[in-house]
Amino acid sequence: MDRRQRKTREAIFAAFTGLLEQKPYASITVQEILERADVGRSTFYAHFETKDALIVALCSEIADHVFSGDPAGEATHDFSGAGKDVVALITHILYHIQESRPYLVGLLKSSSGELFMAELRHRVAQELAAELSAGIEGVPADYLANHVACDFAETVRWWMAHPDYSPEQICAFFLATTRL
Amino acid sequence: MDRRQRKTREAIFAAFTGLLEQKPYASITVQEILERADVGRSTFYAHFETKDALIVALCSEIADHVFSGDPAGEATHDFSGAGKDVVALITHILYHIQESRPYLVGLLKSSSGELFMAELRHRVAQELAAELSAGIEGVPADYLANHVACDFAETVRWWMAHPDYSPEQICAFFLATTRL
DNA sequence: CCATAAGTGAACAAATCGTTCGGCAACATA
DNA sequence: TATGTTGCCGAACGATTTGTTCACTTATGG
Repeated sequence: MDRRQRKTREAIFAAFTGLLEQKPYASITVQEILERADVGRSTFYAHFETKDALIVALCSEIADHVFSGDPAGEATHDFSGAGKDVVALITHILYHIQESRPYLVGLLKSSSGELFMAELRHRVAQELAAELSAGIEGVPADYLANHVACDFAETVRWWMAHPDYSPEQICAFFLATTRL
Repeated sequence: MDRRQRKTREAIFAAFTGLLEQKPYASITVQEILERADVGRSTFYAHFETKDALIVALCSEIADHVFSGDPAGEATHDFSGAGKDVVALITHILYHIQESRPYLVGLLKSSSGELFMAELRHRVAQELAAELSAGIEGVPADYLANHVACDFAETVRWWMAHPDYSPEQICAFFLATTRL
């Protein structure tokens, strides 16, 4: 991809996430993004169809990173018990989230966070699906899967509002309050 | 309140929640609400400053109902153990939520549900604050409170998308997956 | 050096918003 | 019933924002 394209795309993302930290998504104007990113109007629309497309693209980009390079292969090599797999998996994801913090803080300010939260829940549900085979008697598997996914997503949101915790600590909090 | 006012307000709420079941909040136009509610433009703005004010009013109205008539007084008369208090409290709230289902289904369609979910989390946090005094060692009380509140709110959202469960069953699911 | 691709910025129509105002209908009170 | 008040109507308006177009400059890579 052309260097100019990357720069523009990056500038727009940066301007946008910066604005998200200050005001809710709905009240952000394309004009404001343009000015802050120092980018022409037609340039913006050459990159993104609408403001909605922009936030969708941003969410996928981050989600792709957060759930990239999963140590799934490595994890299956661990025969010492089921517990360690999960801890490794979760911690791994949390490290990637920590790297994305600059983008996520604004994105998760609850007025506009719904989109990424939904993406997060969806991906976590897939990722942790295998771990949930156990189940709890009397509780629909459906409910349980949703419960764990929401729980994880909300943990991430809480984390983004409360820095000063390590991925390992967050993982511990999550496991201490959620039955897996 | 004047009968005309009540009718108008009710018509607007009904039109609005109906539209919310069909399309996301952001894409709903004041004009659409007017037509569906069969109400004049100036009338709408006489009742609500903006579309945002409308959804805020709707959320508070529902929340007020859901958390009304709490059996807090009655619950303290229960000396048979701590467990029953919580069950009674939660079930009571869930019954009120069930009554509000017609309004909530649209309101919680995740594209626009953030506002009511936030309200719900906030109220639940207050409501269940007393029950959380126990805590879990190594987990911040802050995290725990948020965890339980989110958990309950997400349970409600799941419930609205999965009818055919009674408040008692939902309460059981909630308690089976969440440490209180 | 040149052809291609990307960015610029002004100008545009269209949609939506929130307000205003004169007139009509419903309500409450005497 | 008569009357004053309150709410609703709906057309019209200016203001904002949106997304597109176009003629132009500038950067990139062969």
